[in-house]
Amino acid sequence: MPMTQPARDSTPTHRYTADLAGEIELRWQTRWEQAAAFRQPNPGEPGFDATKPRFYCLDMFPYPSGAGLHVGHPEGYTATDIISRYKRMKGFNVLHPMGWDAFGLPAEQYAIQTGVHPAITTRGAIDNFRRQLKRFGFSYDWSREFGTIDEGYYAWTQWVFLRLYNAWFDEKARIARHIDELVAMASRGEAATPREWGRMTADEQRDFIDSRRLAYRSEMVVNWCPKLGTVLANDEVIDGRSERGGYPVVRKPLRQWVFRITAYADRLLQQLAAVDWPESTKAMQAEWIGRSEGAEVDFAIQHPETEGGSLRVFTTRPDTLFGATYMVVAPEHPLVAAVLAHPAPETDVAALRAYVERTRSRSDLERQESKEKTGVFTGVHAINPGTGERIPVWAADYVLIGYGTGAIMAVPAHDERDYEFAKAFGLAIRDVVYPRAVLAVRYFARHAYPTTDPGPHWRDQMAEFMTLVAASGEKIDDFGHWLDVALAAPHAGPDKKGRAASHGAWLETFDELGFTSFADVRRRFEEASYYGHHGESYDGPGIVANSTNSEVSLDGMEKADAIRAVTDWLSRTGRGHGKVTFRLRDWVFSRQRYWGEPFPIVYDGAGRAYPIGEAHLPVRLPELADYAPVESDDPQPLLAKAAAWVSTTAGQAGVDPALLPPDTPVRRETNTMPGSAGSSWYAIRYCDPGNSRRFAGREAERYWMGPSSGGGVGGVDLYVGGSEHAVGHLLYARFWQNVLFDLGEVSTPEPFRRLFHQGLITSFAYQDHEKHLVPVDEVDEASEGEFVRRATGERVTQIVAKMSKSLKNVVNPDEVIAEFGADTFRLYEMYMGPLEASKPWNPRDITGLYRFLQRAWRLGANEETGELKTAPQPDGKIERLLHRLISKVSGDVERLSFNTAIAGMIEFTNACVAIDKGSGALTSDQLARFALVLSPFAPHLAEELWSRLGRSGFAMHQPWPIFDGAMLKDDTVEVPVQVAGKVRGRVMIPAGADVKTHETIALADAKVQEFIAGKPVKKIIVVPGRMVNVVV
RNA sequence: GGCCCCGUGGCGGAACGGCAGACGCAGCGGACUUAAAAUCCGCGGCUCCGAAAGGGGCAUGCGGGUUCAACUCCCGCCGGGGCCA
Repeated sequence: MPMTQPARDSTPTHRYTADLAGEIELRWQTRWEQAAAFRQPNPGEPGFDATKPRFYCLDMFPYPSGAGLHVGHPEGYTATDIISRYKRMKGFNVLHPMGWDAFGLPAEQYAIQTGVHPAITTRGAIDNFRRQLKRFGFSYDWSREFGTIDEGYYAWTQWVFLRLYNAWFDEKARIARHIDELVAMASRGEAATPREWGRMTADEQRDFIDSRRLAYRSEMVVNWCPKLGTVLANDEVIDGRSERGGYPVVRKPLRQWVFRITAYADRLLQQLAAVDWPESTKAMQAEWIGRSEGAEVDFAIQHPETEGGSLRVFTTRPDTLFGATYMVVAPEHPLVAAVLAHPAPETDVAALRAYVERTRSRSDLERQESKEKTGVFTGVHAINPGTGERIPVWAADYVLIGYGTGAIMAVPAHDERDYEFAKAFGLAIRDVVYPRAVLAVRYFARHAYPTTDPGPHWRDQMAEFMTLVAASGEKIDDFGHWLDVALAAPHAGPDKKGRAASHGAWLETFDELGFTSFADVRRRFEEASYYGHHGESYDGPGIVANSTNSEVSLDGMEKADAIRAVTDWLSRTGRGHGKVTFRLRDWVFSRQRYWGEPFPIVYDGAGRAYPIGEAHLPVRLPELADYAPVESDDPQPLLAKAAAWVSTTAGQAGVDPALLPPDTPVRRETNTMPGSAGSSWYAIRYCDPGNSRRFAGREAERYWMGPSSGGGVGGVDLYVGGSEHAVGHLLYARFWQNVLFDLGEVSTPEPFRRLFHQGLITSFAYQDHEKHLVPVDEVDEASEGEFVRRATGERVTQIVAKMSKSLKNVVNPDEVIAEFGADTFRLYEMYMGPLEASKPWNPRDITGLYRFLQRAWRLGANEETGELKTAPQPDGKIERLLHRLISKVSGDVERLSFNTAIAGMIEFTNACVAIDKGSGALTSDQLARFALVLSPFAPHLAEELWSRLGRSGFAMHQPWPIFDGAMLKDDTVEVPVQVAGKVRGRVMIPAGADVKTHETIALADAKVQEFIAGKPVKKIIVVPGRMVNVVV
């Protein structure tokens, strides 16, 4: 950090130094706090002004780590603070809260090492975070603060869980309903129950109901991390390793609490259209949800021992059904087990068993990364319903059990992975789709020489034919005509002018394809083995071929038509049906760790789950002697260690006596909820965080998050946070919000109307010639832009990298504030570049903003005496500039362009400095308005100026200054004049002049005339006030 | 491999299709000072002509295109990043 502090004795006593900034900042922070200046009352509370519009401005709340804030946190927080302060001044009721995402692994890992209870660690970290945030002067309504670990909060997190537990998804109405409605419908015979409701036993009825809940228990293949001793969600696993810690993750079936988020897949996808989010984030969610249309097809299999006698696959390309020459099942597929139990004559039991064993030890990652194709023939055959052919069924690990039905029909001619597999194992490859050009080649092969010898010039004739076809747009109907033309042409080769190049290119192509003998070409199409010889599969657009049986023909159809036709045929004949599938999986919600919300669930002796009554929430965590997970392949939840807590009675736990007699012995659920539980609904709680009767009061929720009176979508008006939450948190929160909306608990289906991602703040780092990273504290700057490793003197290059402990390039905001003050820090982060851009932290640049605030301070204060400095008379030019500044900053803040807003303020102060002859450039009134414009950005300095001007109240509570549109325009404007698109002169033109005046003045200019140089003027383009372009 | 985003001075960056490089940093020159710091004034893409004042040409990763006019829109490359395979 460069020493910017000048020597003490030479500094004017009242200069805006870090010391003075600190003094000012602490003074106003104290006064704001004493006056509860940031408090925003709710509807119905004293001081609430119902005439104002609302603005709900939310930051993604932080996980309070022991390391404290890093400089990335305040970036988004400063942005939302500026917006919030600006909106308040513009007359909005602003909800701007802060809290803590405080359950989670790091505190628990720390507890394992030290034995300190995670609550103690976490509370300490929260206190530190709060202190740091307050030091920035962020205008959070701290009366609304809460952490996800607060009993008053997680009681309601558990309550939301119970709402989902007591709900089911009505596929017809496409909404969630209370589970009682399902029971009522079932008893009326309106639900698809396995048997008549009245004839089902109580247990059967419960099984049915439990299977339909939005929160249900299921044996899921999960991401099990043995090292962390817990299960992880898909978005917590990166490249086969845990996001936290980087430990290996394996797939494992486990009984888990799961949310039926897949029921909402379509809605979550469609509703993206209604929210104002970055397109890239919408795209990521859409891809994560992964809707794909296709068909489920049943293939009859010849294996008497197998139930049903068919193998079901899902395919997005049912149009290629006739090209399915083999099938593949995942090694975990039930068919494999069935075959091992009852081998078919051709089954190599030993090989198959060995293969299954081998796959089990490999992670999904290894299976997907591996280029080598492996697999074993099961010995079983299936019947392709299109061709009626017998095709082999293989077991191979390139098919995953967790995806689709865990089985595929393999169409090697039109799928890359199937192609490679078929090539590796010598399986048949059969063409069923050709692009038009290939179709033309086939036409030639079939029709050119039906009876005669092709003769020596067949390749030239075929090239000529292809040239003609290509030129005609490859219309299939014309093939016959062009064939006649091509065969009639002289055999001497390409002689047609202009077509020679095309003709030659075709000959080259034929060489590449190995078309050396006509008989060979013809045979390839007769055998439908064009792609088998081609070396790669084809999945582009084309026309279906070789796909006809006695009942249906797809030949000649385009993809979409073929899909429709084959799906119709499959449904009609009971062999399959159209189906929409999603990549999105149900949300596994159980964790086997300690530091999370306990489930409000107990089990009876038979293992049946019962909800704990809402009046008995929260279910609190038990104390534990130690927090070490049981590292094992057989997951053991940590709470199981608390034996006394686990074993209780239904009455003690608070189960409704109507469900279970109070003295029934029960065991508590020992899993805990994941970190994404508390963050999935916190936006709602901020509306009414103190409410102990409801998760949020209806009126408060409707006011802050309901649809606007104009009928727009509801939700948080501006939500700012990192893009790394694009598919995790942001999708989960949308799901909970949708369910709560369906159940009538909230007034809007989408939680975040507008979303914005701040960019990552990176840092400089260094690497040596071998591209190894070198920690920052081992590097010196030898000269301008030259860096060397101190220990060795070796040259290193400066690069930009993510801040990390190992690189020692993490910047601590406390130190920056100590050196420059919080206002300078805020301005620096906002001035670095566009909010959404990722940008490097460069300490050298902070000085510029520090100097700006010093200059702004000097506008109103005499550095030597500390006295107020104001001009007696307004300067006309400055007054205009002030109006421009107000206009610019207003516009820039509205579009979150803070860097340009600050540039405008710097320009304004520079202009003031230029005219200041020592007695001040601004009148008291002008300085007051400038302070108000500055106040969202550098609130402390602005308050100080405001109060020194003798103004009462806080600057932050004043109305935003207004500007006069007339003051934005000058009497005359300088307009550049272009001749032939190049700027050749500038002319002064009266404001608002018409086109004719522009032309006249421009043409009168001597420089312009010089460049026209007597050439005739063809046209003059005038953009009034902006540009004149003379075309010659 | 597919989709999306980004390439502008030494650096961070600015620019409704209309004066490329606002503003800041670093740098250079000057004023003030015994001196330095701070402050204030000024210069600043490359290149050519000119003693200078000036002026010309070339410049927004590369190559095409649309347009009176392209950093901005379209097509194709190259490089970097993200997401999905």
